[in-house]
Amino acid sequence: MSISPTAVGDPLTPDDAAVLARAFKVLGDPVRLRVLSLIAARNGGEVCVCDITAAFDLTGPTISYHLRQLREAGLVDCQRRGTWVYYWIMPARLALLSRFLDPAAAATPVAAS
Amino acid sequence: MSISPTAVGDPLTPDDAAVLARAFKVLGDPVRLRVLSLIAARNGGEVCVCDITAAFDLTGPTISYHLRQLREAGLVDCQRRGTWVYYWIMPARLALLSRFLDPAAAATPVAAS
DNA sequence: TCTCTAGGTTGACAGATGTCTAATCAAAGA
DNA sequence: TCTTTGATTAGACATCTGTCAACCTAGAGA
Repeated sequence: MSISPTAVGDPLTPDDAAVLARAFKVLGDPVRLRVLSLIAARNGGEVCVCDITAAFDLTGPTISYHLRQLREAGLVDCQRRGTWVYYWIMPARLALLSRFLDPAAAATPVAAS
Repeated sequence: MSISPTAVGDPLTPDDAAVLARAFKVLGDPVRLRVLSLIAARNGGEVCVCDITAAFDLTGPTISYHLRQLREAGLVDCQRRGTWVYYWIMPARLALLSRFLDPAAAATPVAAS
């Protein structure tokens, strides 16, 4: 991904805009945002699909559809372990989008993680 | 029915998710992202609609439609001056979205008020 | 092998979205 | 007042999205 970290301070190229817009579009759904925050809020960092599905008044296929959107946007990743599939977030990807929206916040020196 | 809180952070409420998702959805279009960065990149901070329209291979009404989306999401604001209408970005709103995506980046060394 | 369970895929469909043309509104100037 | 220019609104329409029911796949365990 080659998008300038100060993108909001410089005009976006159509190509960069297309890449960024695809990620933001995936974030532009309340169910997906809740799924994302549910995963991010989990202390272990991983959440089983069954736990996600249980948190919503939606069918399994619908949750699966939203998880796929998040996965294909690079916002989450997953791994199968036995019968269960676990999801976790991709912080670097979220940080990239964050810096686009507010380059000034990213100007703070990087502290030890 | 409530989701148990964690040390990492609390999952979004459906209401909060709806508010955030609406803003991200508006950002989820390449034309709108380019419009936003075009305005943000302008040194004076303000851009006339005619300049925005000239930068795209789209009709005036279409640009007007996208500007309205951005305006209603609180991402930009505008003012008419004579025949022309000028747009500027709303940095606080963008910073809010940025902090949601990467709370760590917004953790400035300044003490909270 | 066969069965059971957790997830994912497919196909269908109502509703939302982005784009255009045509019409309308707002301000300036003759 | 009439015309011209800049911008928005209205209506139409093709495409995209989110959701579900039905079906399929992967793994565990008899």
